Parts: sequence; structure tokens; C-alpha cells
Amino acid sequence: MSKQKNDILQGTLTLLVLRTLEAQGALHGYALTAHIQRVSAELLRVEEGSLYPALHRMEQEGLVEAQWGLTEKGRKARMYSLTAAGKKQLAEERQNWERLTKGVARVLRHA
Amino acid sequence: MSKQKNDILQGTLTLLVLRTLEAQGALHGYALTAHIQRVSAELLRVEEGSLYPALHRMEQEGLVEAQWGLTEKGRKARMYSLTAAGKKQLAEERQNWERLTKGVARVLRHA
DNA sequence: ATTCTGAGCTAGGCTAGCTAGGTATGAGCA
DNA sequence: TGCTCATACCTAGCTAGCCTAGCTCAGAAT
Repeated sequence: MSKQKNDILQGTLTLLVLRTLEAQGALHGYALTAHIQRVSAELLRVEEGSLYPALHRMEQEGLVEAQWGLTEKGRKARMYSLTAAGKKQLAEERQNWERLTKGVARVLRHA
Repeated sequence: MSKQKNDILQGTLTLLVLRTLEAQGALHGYALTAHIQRVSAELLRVEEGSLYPALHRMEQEGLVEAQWGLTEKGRKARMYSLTAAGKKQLAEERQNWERLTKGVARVLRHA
């Protein structure tokens, strides 16, 4: 099956995760998906099969760091938080996002 | 090398091409890249190695149709134009784009 | 003669998301 | 006691689609 309605754009997931961690502090994966979905007013849905690999990727790249902790509900969970490199990356990706969306918007308006 | 500054977002190329053909009528590939680059105020750069495969893909999916013709400069060129299905697809992709960018914008603002 | 520009093309690689499963624990309830 | 549900995490394997890095050919300019 090709692109479905709920697919996010390739490349935006990292941006979304970094930004959410920046705004919310340490979060575990499950909460991240819920949060992104809620804040985006249900416009975005992050699949767990996308999120966890992405988190591992980002951890290896040093953008986030993780440690085991407990949720409010008393379950053990892997808490992720931004590193300095993650903050830097966020700034870059944000800028890049602005550039790309501006470019596309221009084409959509007056191509 | 991972993401470079000039990479476009996966999924937007089709949208850009459909929209440009809608606005400009029949165009050949070479002109498409130039046009998108110009209209986007140099924010977007479509590589030929991305464009031609994309055009062939879209032709096979019936979104565009092609025929050999001549450019203003007297060179033979493959002219692409929108089909009815392409117009429909454009409307869909446009809507999807709006949804996604709205969602991301929300997260960037108040995650 | 050679280089530049316009025009088209392809093979192969790679990123990163998706599908579709799986595990484990605790809570609620029948 | 057994069941289901929600929470939380994870992986293998697939695929789309863009990119790199090349290539060809014609005509014009140097």
C-alpha cells in the first residue's frame, strides 16, 4: 500500500521528536506519540514502529539520551531527553523546515 | 552523506511537479527544474536524477502524459502535461500537504 | 577542436518510514 | 481464578522515493 493519509513526511519525525522533548522535557516513547498527536490536533499520528527505531537512531547519533525510569502510573519506561547536540540539531532542522515549506508554499501560490 | 541542505522533502516532488504543470501547461523536464527553482526563490532545487524517474513514475500512474515536441530553442524535448487524474491527485496532495504542515506548525509553536 | 549549454536518461545505494507482528506488566472485572 | 484492556517497549522485513554519479547527444560558441 502506498502513501496513506496518516503518513508523516519523511524527515519530519526527528524534528517533531526533538521539538517535543524541548518543550516537554524528558518523556518516554509512548507519551511522545500521544503528545504529538494531541498537540497537532490529531493531524499527525506517529506510529510506534516508526518512533522507536527513530529514537534509537537519535540516541546513537547523540541527539537524545535515555534512562530507565517510572511513569506517573508506576510502570517502568525509557525516558528520553534532549542533549546539547540535539538542541543544535533542532535549530538546524527547524530552519530547514522553514525554508522547505516556504519554497513549496511559493510554488503552490504562484507557480 | 545524509540529508543535505538542498534535499527536498520526500513526497513533495510529485506535488511540485503537478502544481507547476497546472500553472504552466505543458513543460519539458529541464524547464520544470528551472521553473521550480525560480518560483521557489531558489529555496528548492530539483535534481534531474530525481525528476526524470519521478516523471516516468507519474506517467505510468497516469498523472501526466508526454509527447515529443520542440522547445523555443529548437531542440527536441519531451513535453509533459497534466491529465484529469493528475488534477485530481494534485487536489489531494495539496490538501494532504496543508494538513501535514499545519500539524507540524502546531507542534513547532506549542508542543 | 573543444567546451558549454540544453535536453534526456539510468544503475545503484540509502534513508527512514510503514506493516505487522511480538513481549511484559498491572488494573479491572467477571 | 481467568480474561481482557491499556500501557510500554521492541524488531524484522519491506518499500518508496530521493540522491549520487555517472552517461549520451546536438547545436552553438570559443
